[in-house]
Amino acid sequence: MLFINKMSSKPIYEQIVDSVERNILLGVYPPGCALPSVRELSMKLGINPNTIQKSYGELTRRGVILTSPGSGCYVSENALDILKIQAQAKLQTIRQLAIELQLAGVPKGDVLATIAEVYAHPKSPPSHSETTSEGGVDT
Amino acid sequence: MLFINKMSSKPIYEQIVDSVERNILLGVYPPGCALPSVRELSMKLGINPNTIQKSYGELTRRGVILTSPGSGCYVSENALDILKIQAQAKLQTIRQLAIELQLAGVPKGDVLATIAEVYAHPKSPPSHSETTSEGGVDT
Amino acid sequence: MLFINKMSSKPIYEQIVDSVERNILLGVYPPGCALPSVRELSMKLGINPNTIQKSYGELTRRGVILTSPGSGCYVSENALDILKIQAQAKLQTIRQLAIELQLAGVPKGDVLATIAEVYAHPKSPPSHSETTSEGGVDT
Amino acid sequence: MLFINKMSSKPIYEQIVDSVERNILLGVYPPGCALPSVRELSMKLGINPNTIQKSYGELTRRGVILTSPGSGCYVSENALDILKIQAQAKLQTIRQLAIELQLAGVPKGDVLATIAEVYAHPKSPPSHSETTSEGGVDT
DNA sequence: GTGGTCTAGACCACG
DNA sequence: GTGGTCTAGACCACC
Repeated sequence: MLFINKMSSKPIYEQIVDSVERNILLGVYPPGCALPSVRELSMKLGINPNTIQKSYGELTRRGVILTSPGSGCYVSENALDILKIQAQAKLQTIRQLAIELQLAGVPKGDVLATIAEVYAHPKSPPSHSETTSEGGVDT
Repeated sequence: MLFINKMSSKPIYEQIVDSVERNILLGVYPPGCALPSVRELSMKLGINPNTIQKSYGELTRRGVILTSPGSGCYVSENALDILKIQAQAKLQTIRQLAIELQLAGVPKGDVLATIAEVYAHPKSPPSHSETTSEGGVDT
Repeated sequence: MLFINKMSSKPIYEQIVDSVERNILLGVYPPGCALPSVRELSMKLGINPNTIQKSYGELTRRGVILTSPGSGCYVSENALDILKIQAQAKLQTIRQLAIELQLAGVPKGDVLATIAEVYAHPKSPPSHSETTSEGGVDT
Repeated sequence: MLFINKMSSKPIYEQIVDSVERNILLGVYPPGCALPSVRELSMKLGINPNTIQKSYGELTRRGVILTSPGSGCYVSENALDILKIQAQAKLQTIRQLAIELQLAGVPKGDVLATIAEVYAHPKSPPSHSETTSEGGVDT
């Protein structure tokens, strides 16, 4: 279900957050769906329960999931909307990177081609593909 | 010359690296130019000399600057080439972000428009004759 | 495990880097193995944690070890390959020294004999099957 | 006469020492020959006189040159012998490097081939007659 | 507990 | 004056 790389530079709790959000977008975890329990994930991934807890806490803070104590965690009804808003922030990150690329003399066409190439491969349905390629995205 | 934000989550030494690299691309520090000394920058920015030193060490390792102990640090002759190669890595970061945006349902046009908007505002690099594949300029 | 000479002209942090790399080649630290923690080494060697940290940072940059903050540092899977590539650089150092020896009139035979003498004493690497072109062993 | 690289990582005073010693071995500065004055070299190389002075001091300490105050510096009569002894120290450096290469699994043949390749190109022995069959070597 | 960053202050070698 | 190393001690994020 969730793929975590313990050796990545990206913090594990952040990888879990990203994975869950990706699964929600992919429809694997539709709104209302119950997430795996902290204990279950902890064992399955071989990761400290505190780390899982931190991830779920972050997702709760973002409003992506709801925590009902004693019952479990569920994907919130407006999770998809929230995730789309979050995506807008990533657009700003791209914008900042584009500014740096422009400064370095990278041709506009190269950047546009990269974007076009990504969108040429539809990823919306719950199909699988090479998504994680180790990344250094900060903040 | 260099703007640093001590409150940012990005480490100070990394901000300095980025700032210096940006100034090199802007032509503020042309190849062969002497960088401000560790102590000078330290005082001017109100930052510990060790932190500046770490930044200069990283730039040296990247080959962006040459350091000659007892004399100072100088922008290397092929600094611009190295920085352009580094920029290619950022393109891959953009690629990864684009994949996430696509998954979140952000339209391809939004991303392309963001890129185009950035490239519509020329940042005046020092003397690139072959920067944009298409001679696009505003006005 | 690691032997450091505080009085050497070679920086301590560099000695640590070399020692760790040597232990990896010797199989003392096999790929995947966890390195001693920064604080542990610091105490055991009587050296400031910052200095150890600098060494581990360098090893990480070289790709010899992987570091996962909060967890520890681990020998990377392709550490041996990287170290072998680094060794090729040392060959060039030998080449330069040989040029100087030749200029000083040192006979070719003296240099070759020195090399042969070293290779006559196998240092027992972990599991190299293709190490010496000639299966020479002493008796 | 002397080639110095101000941007090298090797200290300038050390480069000067090496250059002078190389010229002595090449016969450019035979025993008894007067070296360029500190002032002259300083101007010709664009280097601080203190740095030249330090180099000459080191050469004097090694017994390679003699300083007669008010008159100048002269290559000592036994300079060649001293340089040959110094070369023996370099052989030990090669030995140490060979040990590291062996540990990294570099084949004995590779090292021997490197030595042989160097000695295959005669670099103009210290004295008399037809030396450089093929010219053009830099360092 | 782990690694990572930063500060303060000291000392050294180089130019 | 320059860069480079080291120590001491502190704080942070992560597991």
